[in-house]
Amino acid sequence: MIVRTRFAPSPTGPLHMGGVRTALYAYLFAKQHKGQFILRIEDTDQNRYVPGAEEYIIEALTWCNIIPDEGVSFGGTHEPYRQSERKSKGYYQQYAEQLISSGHAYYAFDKTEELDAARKQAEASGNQGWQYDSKTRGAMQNALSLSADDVQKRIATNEAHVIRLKVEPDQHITFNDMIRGDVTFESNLVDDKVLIKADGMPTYHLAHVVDDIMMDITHAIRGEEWLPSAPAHILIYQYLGLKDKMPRYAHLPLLLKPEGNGKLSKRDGDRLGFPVFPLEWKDPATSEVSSGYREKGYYAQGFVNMLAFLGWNPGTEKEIFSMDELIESFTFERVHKAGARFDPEKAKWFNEQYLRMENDADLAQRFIPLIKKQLKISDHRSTFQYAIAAINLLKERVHFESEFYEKGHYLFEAPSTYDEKVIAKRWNAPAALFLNKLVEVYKSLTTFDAFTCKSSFENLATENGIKPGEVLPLFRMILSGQASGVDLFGMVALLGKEEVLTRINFAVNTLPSVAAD
RNA sequence: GGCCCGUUCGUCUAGGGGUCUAGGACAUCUCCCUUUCACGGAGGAAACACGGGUUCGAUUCCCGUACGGGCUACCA
Repeated sequence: MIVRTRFAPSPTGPLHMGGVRTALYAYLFAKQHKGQFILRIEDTDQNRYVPGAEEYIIEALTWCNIIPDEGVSFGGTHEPYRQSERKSKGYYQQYAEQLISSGHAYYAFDKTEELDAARKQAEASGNQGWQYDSKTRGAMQNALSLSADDVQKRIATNEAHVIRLKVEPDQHITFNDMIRGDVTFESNLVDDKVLIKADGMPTYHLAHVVDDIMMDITHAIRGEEWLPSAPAHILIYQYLGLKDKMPRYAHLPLLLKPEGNGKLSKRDGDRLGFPVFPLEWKDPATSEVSSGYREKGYYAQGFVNMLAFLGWNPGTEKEIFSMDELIESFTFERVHKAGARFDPEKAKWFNEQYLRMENDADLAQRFIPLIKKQLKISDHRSTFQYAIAAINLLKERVHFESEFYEKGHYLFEAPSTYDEKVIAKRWNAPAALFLNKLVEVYKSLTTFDAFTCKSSFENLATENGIKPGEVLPLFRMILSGQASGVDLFGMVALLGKEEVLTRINFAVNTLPSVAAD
């Protein structure tokens, strides 16, 4: 048997990180078994269709390197992969009619208002759980309660109607979930689900079953929100006489808010300041922009690694996994059953780990254009040599590549302001005198490396009866404008003699004068 | 309300009858390194929801309660 899994999102908006995780697990499982991963677009709800969402889904999966073997925009032997197109081919209608002729489905003519009224009425009499089922369908307008003639007439006159699944009462429905084991439901609690809507489109329930059958899907991996309707899906396979074609199901635990109650939603990201979506998304209707991991500077591999660990772990202490390693290690048995609260801090940590693993040359290559753009410089400071040295000084102090500039801009441009606290505490006559002498000493140096600069600095301080610690913070501040930052003499060596002397002289001349005692 | 699924440090989780003085990671705290900050190193604080069973023994199995989550549409 060839393992075939699918990811089947609805194009109703951007794919959120929970969806990406579902796709990831389906992908990992398929790849581990040398099988195929399919992308199917479930666009059966015309009211909720959002332009651009489909493209977004494809781009997001591609960014994450979760590449479908078949699917919308990827082609394949089971085309088409868009349900609206499959509907046009009559696939769903065909299966629905099979269910009708075998007595497992029926036409129903109830109007929305009539259904609402039935619910309201039940509620008024203290019954909260009204559903369309074997107990109530006799009182509704359908092929089981109406005469055959009446039904024929209504259909002939194009009266709006749906097709419902006829669920047999008093049965146990058990299936084995890959994560939860055996799960049992009572058929009395399953309603007569609509299979084909009044607009002729299939509902999710029918459509996914038909497509999974036709696409030879062996394992259906989806979110836990589908668990309550799973018995209806099993019944459809059973009534179709196709139980042997039924995939194994895995219902994934949900991603929960970092704080408070409930599942992770778009609003949490806005409120707590982290992305909920892999890619930035601009709502076409409102023009509202939601941030994305990619645009925030996260590495795709780090994002995927973090996502994989939200609800799954390999049982060892290893946490950094490449996609290939995930493919090798992933199992549904090790997926945790409870919902996982998302922690943005850990997401940052994963990114930091991946940043450390990047090689300096690649980082420098990407850093140079940014420097040129930000500072409009093209001298030695924008060379590969210089960038790589700067990266060396900065690498272990940042979480994201974007921080190289934020935290190291003074390696490329002289400071325009100075830290007031350092001035107040360290700027005095002896310090000014020391700096003037330091300029002379540095001027005479023939080698200007970190070690030489450091030892001559210390020697000069000692000769003048100053503890190096008293002037070091000032020196740093003069060079960078800041009280803290990269290794001081590493910075001195990188800046070079000329720039260091310029910056000292500038400071000595512009800082408020301090009279010598 | 009903149904289903869950419940180990603040968070993600390991462990599934005795090896548990409950392990790791993130976050947090202390110390070391560093005359800065970070990195790194060492250490600390921090959890088996509760109540009944079963058992010689329960964090682990069963039942109940509590709590959390999901579903309860002609949405997926």
